[in-house]
Amino acid sequence: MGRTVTIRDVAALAQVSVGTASRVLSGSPATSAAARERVTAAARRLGYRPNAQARSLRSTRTHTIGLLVSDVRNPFFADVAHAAEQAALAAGYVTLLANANEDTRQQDTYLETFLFQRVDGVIAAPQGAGGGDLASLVERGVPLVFVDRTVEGFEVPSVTADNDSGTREAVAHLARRGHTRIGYIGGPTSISTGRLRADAFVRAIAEHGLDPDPALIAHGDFMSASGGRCADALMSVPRPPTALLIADSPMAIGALTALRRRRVRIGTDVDLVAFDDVEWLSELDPPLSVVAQDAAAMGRAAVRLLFDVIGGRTPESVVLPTRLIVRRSSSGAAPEPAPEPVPAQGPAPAAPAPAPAPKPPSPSKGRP
Amino acid sequence: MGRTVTIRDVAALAQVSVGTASRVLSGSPATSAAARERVTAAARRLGYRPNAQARSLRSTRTHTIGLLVSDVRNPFFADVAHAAEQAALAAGYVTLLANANEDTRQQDTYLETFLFQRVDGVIAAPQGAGGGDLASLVERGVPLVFVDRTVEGFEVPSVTADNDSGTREAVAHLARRGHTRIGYIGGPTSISTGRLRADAFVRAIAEHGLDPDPALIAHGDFMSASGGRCADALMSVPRPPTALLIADSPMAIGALTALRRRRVRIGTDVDLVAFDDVEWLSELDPPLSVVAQDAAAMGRAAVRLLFDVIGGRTPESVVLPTRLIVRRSSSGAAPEPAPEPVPAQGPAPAAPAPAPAPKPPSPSKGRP
DNA sequence: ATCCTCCATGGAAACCTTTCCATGGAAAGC
DNA sequence: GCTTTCCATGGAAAGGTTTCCATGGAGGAT
Repeated sequence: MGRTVTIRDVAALAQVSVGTASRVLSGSPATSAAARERVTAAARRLGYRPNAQARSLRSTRTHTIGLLVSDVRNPFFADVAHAAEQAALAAGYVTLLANANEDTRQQDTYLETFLFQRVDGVIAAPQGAGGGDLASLVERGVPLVFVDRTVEGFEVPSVTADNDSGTREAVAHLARRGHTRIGYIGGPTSISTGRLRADAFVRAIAEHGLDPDPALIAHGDFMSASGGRCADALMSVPRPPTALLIADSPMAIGALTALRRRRVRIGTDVDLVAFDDVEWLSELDPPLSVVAQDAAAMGRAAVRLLFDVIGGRTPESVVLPTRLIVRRSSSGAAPEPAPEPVPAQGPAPAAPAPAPAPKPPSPSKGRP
Repeated sequence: MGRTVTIRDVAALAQVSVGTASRVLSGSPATSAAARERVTAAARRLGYRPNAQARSLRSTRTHTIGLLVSDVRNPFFADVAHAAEQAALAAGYVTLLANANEDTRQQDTYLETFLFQRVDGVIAAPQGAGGGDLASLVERGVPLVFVDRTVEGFEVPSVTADNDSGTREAVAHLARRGHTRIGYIGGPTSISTGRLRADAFVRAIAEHGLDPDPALIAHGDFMSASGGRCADALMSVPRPPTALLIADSPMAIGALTALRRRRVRIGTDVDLVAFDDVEWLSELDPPLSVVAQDAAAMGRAAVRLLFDVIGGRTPESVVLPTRLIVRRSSSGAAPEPAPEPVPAQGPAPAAPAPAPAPKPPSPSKGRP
């Protein structure tokens, strides 16, 4: 392997001092053309690569950001992570990936690690009350930005989706379809999106004068299996709901599986709307209506905000709009025969309601 | 923010030398109980956090690994990344995430960055001929492990799936179903899995005496959109295929969308089998038959191999088995009425063929 | 021609830790 | 009781870079 080549070697070959070599290599203006020429040539010739550790030891800048999500396997966070990582790279920053797995302890482990690694900033989809290491971060003045979620009591810029309007839009859509008993599968209350969406749901139900039966509200953990459990629970109450609003896509998949096992026909017996848009949700059986949020935009915005904070500014939080996309899981179109059944109508705040007539939960097995 | 607390402060408070403090904090055995006690107390009291940069500058160990995948938004790589990251964490390593986006230039950018960051090792799903920085890595002796893919001419331990047997199993299954013209949507030939699976496909077709028409082979780029383009292309040849084998799940989604647009009924007009298992593929319309590979096991194995390399050993490459899971997209079961249609038969190398009778590409619209 | 200014340069300190080496003291062995 | 061994400790060097400070030379202004 040989000794690694240092700036000293470059300086020697270029016949300048290490100081000059450093200035040239880090693009300081105080250099002569001659020196620039010789140093860059020497560096190239030796295949010199600056040592990031040494550099950041001296300059206290690591050009590293920490990205804490709950789980990259959740397609929503995969999108966020991908977008954030690419945006960071474009600015010369590398990204430390952390999967907290919706676990406060793992979250703390990672925040510790970020501190240890002296990251220049942290983008986090936080979990829990934010007592532990989240507090240490702000205390130590580590630039911090929240994405997707927030934590109460933290004065931290954030990028979130408009949970309230998204939820209302979905409920309004289902109400127009004639549903009065709408079930809700939400996330844990220890997560802001879990709380906000649930609250918005309750308010929207009230506004539309629908059945506020608390038995119609279930709380999962944003992961697939819990979606199935919640769907089973909701369908087991005396008068089961005729429509379901689900707070994220993994739980929607879980619910879908559970419902199928129960022989519940989605879009026919029960309407379904889920949060998060993912390409393949439109390829499901049936295609899923969704409250879409632009995860990539979220990731990019988070990076932008973080760089603002790093730069000493105090950016405003960003709330991104959501957008209801109605597909067959909540449009009651005929499942198979109809070609191109519903032309995937886009933002449809006041779309023409196909059939405002109440649709009783028909337990009949025959095709309509 | 105040000055950050260093080991010097800890030593001062504990009334020992920095040397002793260092030894205690890094767990050297050459310390007295008294010193251990005083130093740890002081460190806790001051909230001391070692500076990873300084530490690794001296010890040339960064406890960081680089993980280069093509795109975390691909659920397969999301699984790999998640598993690898968690396994690394368990060993006290942090993971630098890199999305090469199937782009050789971005790949090189990242490998440069890894070099710059002095990662202790790299796990890569490599792309291209591996001329550029991949070579620099091995040249500089950076521990390297390939995952999912390999590059010819590189003596690098790898974790891959058994592409050959997976492909054969899928083709055998389709052949048993009576298909003679099977279409193939593969990846780019610049990627080993793209080449290997395509080669295996061609061989399997020959072995079964099926139609080796080269017009039935299309090459995408492993990303969703290309799956659609390829499906369109394949269905446009004079005598279109009656079954499709697709080399990864994003392209399968793209193909599914394209086929649906063409009013091709999957599992009826055309059978479909795709590589990669992902939970929701079984929730698609229809549920997709897959050649499943255990992405999480791959990620974990890659980390294990990498630690072996870091530890100076030379581990054997690992080839993980694949497993054909037949679902409705290639089992011709009645789509809706039949409850629990096919009990998702597991590894079925010699499963009872449902109907060895050739099934002509019936353009009839009637249900069987 | 002289002085001043400016600027590129070299040298050295600083960043924070680990690790090597020497030292001193205590325990152990004769 | 004296020597040897062992081991915890302190001090200092080393790791590679950036940055500060001083210096010297060149060019411009008077």
